[in-house]
Amino acid sequence: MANEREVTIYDIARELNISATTVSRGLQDHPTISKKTKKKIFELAEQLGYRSNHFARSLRNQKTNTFGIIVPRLNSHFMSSVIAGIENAANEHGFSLLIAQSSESSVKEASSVRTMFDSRVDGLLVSLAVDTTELNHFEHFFKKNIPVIFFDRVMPHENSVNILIDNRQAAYNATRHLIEQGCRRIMHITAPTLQNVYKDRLKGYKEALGEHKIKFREDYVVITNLSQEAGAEVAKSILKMKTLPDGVFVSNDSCAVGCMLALKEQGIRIPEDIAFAGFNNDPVTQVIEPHLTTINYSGYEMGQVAARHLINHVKDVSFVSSTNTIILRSELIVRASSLKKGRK
Amino acid sequence: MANEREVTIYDIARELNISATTVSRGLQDHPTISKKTKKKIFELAEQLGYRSNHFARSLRNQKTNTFGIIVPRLNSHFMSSVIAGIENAANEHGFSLLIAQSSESSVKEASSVRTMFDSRVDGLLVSLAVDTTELNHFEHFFKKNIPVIFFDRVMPHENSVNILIDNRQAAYNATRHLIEQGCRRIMHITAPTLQNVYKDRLKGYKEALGEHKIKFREDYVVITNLSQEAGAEVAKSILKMKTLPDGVFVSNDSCAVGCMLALKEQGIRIPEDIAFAGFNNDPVTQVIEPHLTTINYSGYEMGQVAARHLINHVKDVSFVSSTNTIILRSELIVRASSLKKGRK
DNA sequence: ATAAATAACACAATCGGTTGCAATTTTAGA
DNA sequence: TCTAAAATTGCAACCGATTGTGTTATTTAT
Repeated sequence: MANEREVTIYDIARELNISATTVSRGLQDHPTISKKTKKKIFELAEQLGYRSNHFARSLRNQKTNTFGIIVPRLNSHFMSSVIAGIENAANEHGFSLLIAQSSESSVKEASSVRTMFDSRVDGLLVSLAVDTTELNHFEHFFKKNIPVIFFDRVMPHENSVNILIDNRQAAYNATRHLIEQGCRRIMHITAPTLQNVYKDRLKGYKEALGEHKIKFREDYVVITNLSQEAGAEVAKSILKMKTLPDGVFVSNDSCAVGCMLALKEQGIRIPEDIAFAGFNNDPVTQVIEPHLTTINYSGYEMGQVAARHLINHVKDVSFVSSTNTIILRSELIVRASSLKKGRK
Repeated sequence: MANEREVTIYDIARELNISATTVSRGLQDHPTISKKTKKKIFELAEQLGYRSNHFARSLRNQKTNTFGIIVPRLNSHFMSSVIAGIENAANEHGFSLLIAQSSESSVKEASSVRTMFDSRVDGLLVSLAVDTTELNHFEHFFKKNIPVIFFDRVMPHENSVNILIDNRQAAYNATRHLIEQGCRRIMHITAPTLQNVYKDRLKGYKEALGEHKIKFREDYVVITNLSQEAGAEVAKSILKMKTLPDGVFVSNDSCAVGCMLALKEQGIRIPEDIAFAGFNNDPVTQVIEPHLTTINYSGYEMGQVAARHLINHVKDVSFVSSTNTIILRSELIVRASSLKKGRK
C-alpha cells in the first residue's frame, strides 16, 4: 500500500554512473551530451517510469507553464465554451489550466486570485464577477508584471488587455431590429449595470430608442440575475402591467427563454403580442418556439483568442504589445421570435 | 517594466533579523513561535506583499493540494455542472483544480494524464473518452497509489473508485415507461457501447423489451455521437423507414431534441406518432415542445460526491475505503413528450 | 610529437519553503 | 542567586531539477 518513491533524475544518474547534470541535459536533448548517453538515459527513464517533476522545474525556472482562469460560473453554455476554447489553444502550446469560479462573488474572486498567484501561474484569464467594481485584488499580478487578460466581463486597466465584443453596438442592433419590426414599447431585461457588458447594452438600447424618438422609460428596464427562473418572474410582472410591452430585449438567452415560456403559458403570442430578442446564441434559442432572435458571438473563439494572446505575451519576452482592447465580431441573428412583419 | 523580484521568507527574515525558519513557522502559526514575533512577521509579510510559493512548498511537502480533472469535453451542460460541483467541494477544502479535456480521444486523454502526473496532482477525477478501452495510461497513478476516481463514464479497476448512476435501471425505466404508454416499435439512439454508460443503457433497454415480449431489433439501435446534429441526421433516416417507430429512447437530451425538431418540421406529431424519452435532464428538455421525458441525475452532485470522496482519501492517511463503486440516485421524469395516454 | 581545439561530462549553487534537532534565551522555583 | 524547566529561535539538510563554469578526455592541426 505504501506509495512508491518518486523516481528522480538522481535515480537514473546513479544507475548509469553519470551525474544528474548529464541526465537533466540528456532529457532536454542538450547538444553537448553524446547520442549514446542520451539513448541510455531515455531508455532507463522509460523503464523506471520517470516523469519530470513539474514543481521542481517550475521552482528552478521561475515559470510554471500554467495559466489561471477565473470565471463567474463554470456551468453556463457560454463560459464552458470559452474554457473549451482556452483549453484548446493552451494545450497546443503545452500550457496547463488552473480553473476556479467566483460564483459571481467578488470576495471569492479575490480569494481565487490569491490562490492563482500562490501557484505562480504565468498568466491569468478572467471574466469578472457581477459585483466586482475595482481591480485592487489583482495588484499582486500587476506589480509583478504577470499578464492578466480580461474577457467578456472586463474592466479597463493600463496593465491588462480586454477582449470583448461591442456590446453597445450589438444591443443597438437588436433594439433597432425590434423597432423596425414595429415595436414601440420595448422592455430591457438585464443584470446590474456595474459591469461593462450590461452597461453598454443598456446604452445601445437607449441609443436605438432615442434615434427613433421613442421615449426611454425607467420602468421598462428590469434588473435581474438573468437566470431562466428570473425570466419567469419578470413574465409575471409583465402580465400585471396595464399596457403590455410589445417587445423585449433580454441580455441573455436563457432568461429570455424563461420569460417566453411563462408568457406563452398565459396565452401571450410571440412575436405577435410581444417580440423577443436575446443575447449569446445559446443552443436553446433554436429549440424554443418560436426560435429566438439573438446576438451571436463565439465563446470558443473568444477563449482561443484570449489564450493565444496570453501565450504570445508569455513566450516572447520581447513581445511588447500596445494592444489594450480586442473587439471580436458579433452579429444579430434574426429568428421568428421577433418577426412581426412576417418572414423575410 | 522589469518584473519585481519574488518576495520570499528570506526577505522577511533579513528585515526582521530572524531566521527563515522562524518566519516559516510564524506564517504557519506554529506554537513554538512567540506571539510578538508572529505579529511582526505577519505585518511585514502583508506590507511586502509576500505570498507563499506553492511550488516550493509542494516540492518539499510532496503534496500539491491540487486535483486533476479530465473530461471528454468541457462544454456540455452535464460536464460543466459536474465541474462546478467539484470546484465547489474542492474549494471548500483548499484544493485547486487542474482541468483538461480529452475531446473524446483516448490519445489526448493519455497525454493529459501524463501532464497531470507531471504536475503531481494529489488525485485525479476522470470521465473517460468515448473510445477509451483500457486503463494502461493510468499506470503511473496506480503504481504510486495516487487516487483516481472515475465518474459517469467509468471502467472498473481494483485501485480506483467509480461514481455513477445505475444506467441499466434508468434505461429500463425509461423504456418500460414508453412501453406502458403503448409503444411497441421503440428505437434506441445511443453512442458506441464501449463505454459502460451506453452498454448498460442498451442492456436496460433490451431488458424492458424482453420483459414485455417485444422482440429486439438490431436495426432499431442507432449508434451516433449524440450531438444535436446527429439527432437531426437520425430523424432523416427515421423518415425513410417503411413503418415508423412509435417511440424513441435517446441516450442524451440534446440529441433527442435535435431529432424531435427535425421530425416535427416534417409534420410528425410528438408524442402521438412517436414518443420520446431522453437522458440527463438538460435544461433544454423543458424548452422543447412537447417537454422531454428524461432521466434526471445531478451532475453538480456527482461532482461534489466525487470531490469529497477524493478529499477524504487524500486528507486522511488512514482512510482505507473498501468502497469500489458509488451509485447515485437517478429518476425518470415524465413529461409530455412521452404521454400518449393523456396527462395523468 | 606537441600544442590547441573540441567534445563530453561533473561540481556546486540555486529556486523557496519545511523540519528534526541543537542552541539559546527566558521564566520559574528553591 | 543559582539551576532546572520551558519557551524561543536557528542551523543545516532536504525536496527535484537546472545551469554557469570548470575539468578531463579525445581530436585535430601543425
